[in-house]
Amino acid sequence: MTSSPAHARRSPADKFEDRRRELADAALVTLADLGYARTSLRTIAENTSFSHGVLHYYFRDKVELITYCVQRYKAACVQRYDGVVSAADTAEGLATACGEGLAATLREDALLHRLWYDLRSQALFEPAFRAEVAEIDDALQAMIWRVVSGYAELTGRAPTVSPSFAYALFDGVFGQALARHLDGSDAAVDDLRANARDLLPRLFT
Amino acid sequence: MTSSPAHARRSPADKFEDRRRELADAALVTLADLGYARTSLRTIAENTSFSHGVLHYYFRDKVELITYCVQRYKAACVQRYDGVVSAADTAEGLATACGEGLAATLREDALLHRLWYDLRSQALFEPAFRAEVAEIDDALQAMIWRVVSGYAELTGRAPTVSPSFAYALFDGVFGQALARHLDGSDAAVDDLRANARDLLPRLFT
DNA sequence: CGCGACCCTGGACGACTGTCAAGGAATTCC
DNA sequence: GGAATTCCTTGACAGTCGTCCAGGGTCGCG
Repeated sequence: MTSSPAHARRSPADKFEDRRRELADAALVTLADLGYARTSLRTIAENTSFSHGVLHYYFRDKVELITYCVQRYKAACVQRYDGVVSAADTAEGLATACGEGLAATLREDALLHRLWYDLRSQALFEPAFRAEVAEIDDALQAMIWRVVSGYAELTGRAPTVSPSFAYALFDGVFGQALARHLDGSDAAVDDLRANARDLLPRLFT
Repeated sequence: MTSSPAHARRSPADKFEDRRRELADAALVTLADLGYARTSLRTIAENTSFSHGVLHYYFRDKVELITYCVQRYKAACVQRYDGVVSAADTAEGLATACGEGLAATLREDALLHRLWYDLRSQALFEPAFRAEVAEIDDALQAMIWRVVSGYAELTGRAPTVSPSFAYALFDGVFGQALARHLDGSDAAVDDLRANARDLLPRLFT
């Protein structure tokens, strides 16, 4: 019925999905480089070995492509951070690991985080992105809350903030650090580490 | 020499500047409505009584127009907030006024604040906006710090955070509240009020 | 081998963009 | 009054955009 292969049956149903992933990853590189507003489908295609027409073979339109990209971003980002934090076994160590993890991802994935803030802003205007952005926001909030909960357990004290409040505070600190880091400030990464470490205990007063 | 009237001498040198302001205000309305990426000069002109060509008579290019708009935004925004907060004469009253002021501007100027977050994200990609955005960021940080300083004076205790750290925290809270408010959450404004009131004392532990 | 189904190319489409220049209209000045 | 300056409109320009499609490849199965 549909001319577009929305569901591939042939090979383990994977060849199609694999290429989607490949294209989405290339798109992520381009998007992280230029930002949503300045990235065209042709530019994305230039960063692959294919021509621009192929994008409409694997994705209905630009929105579906970007949506798919964003979902991939989440999977990669959250999971990695949890590993860093789950190893701590003292309150001090957890606070340090928290700051360290944020500082590390800021240093290494700055461009991807920039894209995240860009897309989150776009979602304030473009309802098509709202759902995916909200989903990632929830995942990030849960990620932060795991840290807060772990800290509570190790100190034996209960947090005095809600999960969303805690997330908002960390997000504000991270966003500011990102802006400074991209602006060339060498102190941004270190400040983020210190600020995150400083912030955590304040959620228990 | 120059064909563009960069400096009007004739009438009190104001007719020109007045029209710039008029056009910039109309542009602000359109920008707040559609966001930076989706706003064209023709669309801006449609929200005025003039045709699209006039914009290039009063502004060199799109960047100068947007830059000019953003500067107007700052002037209007910061000044108003300071009035709300300067009236408080007790620590409790200041914390309440702080939350109240933020909640009020969230409710009344949500679209303008959305534009601010949009442009700040764009500045992460487009260096042309960096200077103006940084300037506004500094003004907002100073605005927050005036509240913190006032609170310190009224309580007789010294803040335990830096100005930029304090701003980052408030900014995170406000940004989250804005997103929820625009998403239709009725509790967003009240939560912002409560969260801001809650946050202030935490900067002194 | 031959025939489908799948994959990809490259060009074309109409719409939209920022920019600019030519010229008409309005205003101001002498 | 006329002339000069300022203001604004209109139409065009060279691009770019997302989208679509006709047509070649390419691959695997019968």
